[in-house]
Order: sequence, then structure tokens, then C-alpha cells
Amino acid sequence: MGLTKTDLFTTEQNELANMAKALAHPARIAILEHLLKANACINSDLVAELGLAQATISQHLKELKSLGLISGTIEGVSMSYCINAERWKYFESRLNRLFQSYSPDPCNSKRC
Amino acid sequence: MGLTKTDLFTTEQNELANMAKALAHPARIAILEHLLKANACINSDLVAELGLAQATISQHLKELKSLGLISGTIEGVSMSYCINAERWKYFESRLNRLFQSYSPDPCNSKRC
DNA sequence: TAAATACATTGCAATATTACGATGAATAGA
DNA sequence: TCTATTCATCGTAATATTGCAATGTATTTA
Repeated sequence: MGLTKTDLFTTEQNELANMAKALAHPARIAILEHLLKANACINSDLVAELGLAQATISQHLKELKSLGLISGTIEGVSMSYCINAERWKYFESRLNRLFQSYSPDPCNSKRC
Repeated sequence: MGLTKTDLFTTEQNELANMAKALAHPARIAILEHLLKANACINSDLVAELGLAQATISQHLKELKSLGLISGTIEGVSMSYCINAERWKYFESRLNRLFQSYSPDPCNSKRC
């Protein structure tokens, strides 16, 4: 066990869940918020900013990158990360679709 | 280790990460989608719908409930779940705030 | 060439999550 | 009362995630 049964769900459901995982850790939220604010793609002074070890930050960046939410380019000696606009908006629209499918509905109409 | 260092992050970051965890599994997405569609709060014919064991569905429902995203009321013999409108909208607005803080910006202005 | 800088990767250790069988509690119907 | 039905909880096994020290790879500077 301990393994998600992805075959039971649709591709869309699995994909959305994977993207949500990107946000499912405060460090990754902090990293994304920092990138959103700094805009100018920042590298790991995130280490100083967040107080986690360099290896740990590197790992979180790797995950965000593998999901396509951020991209990295070589900047001299260092690595410069920034939000991947296309993917970011795709994620946003997928989430919006989920949230907006909720029709508040007089809720008493049935039984809750 | 294996333990998130929540003390390094803000309450908001931790809270958002926790809410994101609700969506970080396809089964929970499927459950939420079902509740959104059926509106009329459904109980565990989710078991038949999703193909996971009853105990597993129950556990996922418990997590969604503990996050406040759904609420359950006794319906005769069974338990009827439905989306918690208030919390759902709160989550939506928190996510929107994050996503909209992205100003696409001519991206060449700096270095990415 | 010898440090120093900036990251990525590897290899653990510890905790978290996922899944399910088994069992328990509560209610409804025979 | 006996038996389904419906669901929660417990215990357990398996896998995933988090975090970091140590190490490796380039590149720059002295």
C-alpha cells in the first residue's frame, strides 16, 4: 500500500492532484510567493530567506521545476528561477474550473 | 526528519499548504467533484463510484472534513456529506490571491 | 594552480500518507 | 432478538515525503 491508485482516476484528476502537490508544502508556497514578488527570477538566497538547508531548497525547486511551474536558466555562476507563465496560468484555469463548478444552490433543496 | 518545519513559515503559508493538501490526491479531487456535481450531499456510494475500499473513502472524507471543506450530517442510517460553501469560497479566494499576484511582466526586463 | 562560490545529487533517517482488512457502534427491519 | 446496512476507527504494511550532511561539478577569482 502507500501507493496512490492512479489507474482508478481520470488523467485530469491525476494531473490536477499533482499540480496541487506543488502547493501542498509551505516551503514551496514561500518559494513561489518569493518568485512572484521578485519577478526577477531569484536563485537560492532562498536559503537565507527561508532558513532551510541548501539541499532542501534545491529539492523543492526541482519538484516545482518538474511540474513545469517554474523554469531555471543559467545566470553566470548561479541558477536563476522564475515562474513559467504558461504553466502557471494553466494551473490557475484548472483550479478555477473546479472551484467555479460549485453552484451555491439553496442547499436546503435536498438534505444538507 | 520527514517533518515539515512549520515554524519557519507564516500562518498563512502553512494554512494554504494544508488546504492544498486536500486537492493533492486524485481520490479527494474525485470526491469533491462528485459532491460538486451531485450537490445533494452524497455518502459512500463513493465506494462504488471510485472503486476504493470503504475504509479508504472514509479516511479521505475525514481529511476533507477536518479541513472544513465538507461537512457531514446524519441522514437516517447513512452520513450525508456536502461542500461547505463558506470554506470552499475562502479556499478559492486564498488561491486566487496567490495566482493573481503574478504580473506577467515583459519577463525580459530582468533576466529570465 | 588553488581557493571560493553556487548548486545539484546522493544517501540516509525520520515522519507522513495511502490503502485495506478487521472490528466496533448505531440504526432499521424481519 | 437477530440480522443487515452504513459508516467510523484501529492496526498494519507499503510507499512517499521532508530534511540535511556529505560529496560532486562547474565556474570564477586570486
